[in-house]
Amino acid sequence: MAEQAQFWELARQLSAIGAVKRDLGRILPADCPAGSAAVLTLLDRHGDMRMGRLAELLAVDMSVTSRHVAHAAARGWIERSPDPADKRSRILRLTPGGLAQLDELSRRSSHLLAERLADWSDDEVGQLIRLMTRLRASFGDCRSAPAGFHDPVLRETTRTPAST
Amino acid sequence: MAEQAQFWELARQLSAIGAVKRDLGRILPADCPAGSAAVLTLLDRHGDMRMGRLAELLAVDMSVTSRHVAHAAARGWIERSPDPADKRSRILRLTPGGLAQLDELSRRSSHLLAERLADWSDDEVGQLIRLMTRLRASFGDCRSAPAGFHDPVLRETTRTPAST
DNA sequence: TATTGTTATACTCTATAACTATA
DNA sequence: TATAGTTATAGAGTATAACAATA
Repeated sequence: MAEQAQFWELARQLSAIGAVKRDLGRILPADCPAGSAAVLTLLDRHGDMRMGRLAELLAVDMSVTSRHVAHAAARGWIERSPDPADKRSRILRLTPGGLAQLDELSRRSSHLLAERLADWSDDEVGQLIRLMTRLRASFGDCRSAPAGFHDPVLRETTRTPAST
Repeated sequence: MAEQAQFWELARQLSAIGAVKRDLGRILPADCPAGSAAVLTLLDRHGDMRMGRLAELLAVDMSVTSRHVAHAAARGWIERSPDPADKRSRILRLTPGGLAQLDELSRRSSHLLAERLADWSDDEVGQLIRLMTRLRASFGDCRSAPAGFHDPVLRETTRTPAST
């Protein structure tokens, strides 16, 4: 168990990390705010799902999820098909357009981080990813990921660049 | 230099960490939003300063800083004295009331984190703090901290608990 | 003319509550 | 009656731009 002062320091780091998030947010396409990006990312990683499940993964209220989804759907990035098993629900699915948008997001984010973290080793970045993943998990975040989330590099999607 | 896929993964972790920040935000006193808390924290850590300097440290526009400061000042947590050297400026200073508020914030944050991160070792928390600090620094964050920020435990303020 | 700070306005993200449709 | 999802409303955080006072 860590000390109190360390927890306070961690709390401040979490608060201050907002600056980095804002920098990342600034490079997003004008019509794709962070909320939409998160929706696309989770649909890509976890596959088709219903609103409720997506809200869980996003860790926000379903009303918020509904707005983000509506935004993405309006731009053709995702489709909402009626759930045959429950007519109250809708199944969300990433479209080819959504996948393309995701590629663009990945490209921009990776580019900015590669630039800013040029002097970081592969291992250091991996360490940070691992600790942040665990931090989220420790906060009752069952939304972390499906299987194999510790090795994102192993995943093979359009987001995995062909080469460096 | 890390791989592209790793940067994309890091970007997603940064996006998802918002859930943890929201949890921390929920335990704040009703009249002390995160913006005010950040102001108090920085004044405590860096000492008296002007608006411009605080805006730099917060990494937000000065208009935003002005609002947060006004909120804190209205509650007596900080004082704005005229700068004798430049009549356009105001010197911000933490009041005893602000210090007390900061103690309460520290107490609540530490308590929540201690609860959630009960199975983390002192070293793991330290690692995360170190990597997050460096991440902010890599993003041109000269606002990181003054001296000794790698050893927050060594600082002796009211925020450093007397014991565990 | 440039800079410090404040205020007005607008946009994003979030939560709560009221509502519809279905289970 | 309970649940899935939507919409209305409100609050916090942020940025841009217009403005005031001073340098």
